[in-house]
Amino acid sequence: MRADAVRNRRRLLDAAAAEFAEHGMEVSIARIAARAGIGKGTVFRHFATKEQLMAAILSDQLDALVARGEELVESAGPGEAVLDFMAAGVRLRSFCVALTAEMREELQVRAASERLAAVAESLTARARRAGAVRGDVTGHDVLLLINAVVQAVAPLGDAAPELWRRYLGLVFDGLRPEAAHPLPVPAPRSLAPD
Amino acid sequence: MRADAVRNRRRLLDAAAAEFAEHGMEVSIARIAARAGIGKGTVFRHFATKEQLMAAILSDQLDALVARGEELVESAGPGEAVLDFMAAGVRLRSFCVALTAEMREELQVRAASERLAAVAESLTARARRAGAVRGDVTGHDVLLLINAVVQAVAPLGDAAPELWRRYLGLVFDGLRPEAAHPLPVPAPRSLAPD
DNA sequence: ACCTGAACACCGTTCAAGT
DNA sequence: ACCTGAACACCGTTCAAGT
Repeated sequence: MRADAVRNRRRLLDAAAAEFAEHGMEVSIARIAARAGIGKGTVFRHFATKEQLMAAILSDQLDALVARGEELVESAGPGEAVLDFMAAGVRLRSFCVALTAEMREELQVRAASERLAAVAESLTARARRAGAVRGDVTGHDVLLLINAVVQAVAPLGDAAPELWRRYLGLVFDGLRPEAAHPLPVPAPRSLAPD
Repeated sequence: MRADAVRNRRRLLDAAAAEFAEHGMEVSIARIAARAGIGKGTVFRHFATKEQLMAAILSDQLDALVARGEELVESAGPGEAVLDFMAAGVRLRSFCVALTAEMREELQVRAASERLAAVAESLTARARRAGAVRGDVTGHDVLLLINAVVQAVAPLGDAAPELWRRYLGLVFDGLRPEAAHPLPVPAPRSLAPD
């Protein structure tokens, strides 16, 4: 790879990450290219499609959550570990974008999702064994509920930046053994729609 | 209003409702106009913008949920009433579209949302008094949690059509008094982002 | 009054022409 | 090799011309 190509790729990724964080994933390629100081055409030389550009950024962030999860597997409280993991997932809002149907078809995102599913299951299994969460809850449940909490507060937007803590608390209370009532449907065996 | 205008409006609303239900809200106006058998321009004569067209359909559906809620206020079990209300909300998936920031600016949707908030609070207050849900839960919480459940299963799409029942069960268990732990943030006083 | 399709501005994506 | 901006197909929206 030529030197200018390496530099442009770096600039592109940085600009795209910043724009996605500031304005969501509907920012135009033109804006990103301008911020990166490159031509629109160059964007498509590095990433065949806008979604693949997003996937590159997203899978990095998902792996950051995987790393956090792996730390927590060795932490003291099994129940608190699950709660902390969920909180980290909610804070990293880009998470829910990854769970979108189209996005998961990008191979990078798919791989990151599988690593995420593995660590989520480790954390949840440990908490189940410790009696910190009910016996019928799985790692997939935990991931989908992170998504649920993110979306619960989405309508309020930036008007209530800490509100997610309320719904994380509420949802987590539903995971505790004390209030457990039988669930009508089993947990999904995979997060992929196929 | 002229006779053909009345007829075209009816056809437009029917076609749009069908297309939105089948293909989500990203269907093109061209498609809707074709299905309705009218020109694209005619769509914008009836509704100034695509969002206003959606708002017309949406507010009707929200009012259907309001009606269901009003029935349930007089039903036997206060706890079951809240659960049934939430289930009705989840089934009517268009609900979460309404909670989107841009959509709520449409006046019709805003009005329907307020009616919805009122009936949700009636149901929740009754369940609180009966001890069927914890004391710190409000009608706004219930509405946001409907949204959460809808979005929790969204990633799986049509692959698991009954999965929402699992997460509604899990979330509702979090509303029960048995597992209640103090929540770190108070409930929102309004669903509007202002 | 109302309908219509051509026209406009904007998007993601492609590609011929440059270095 | 890689970069670039003009060009393309598609969108939501506007509007002059029709009835």
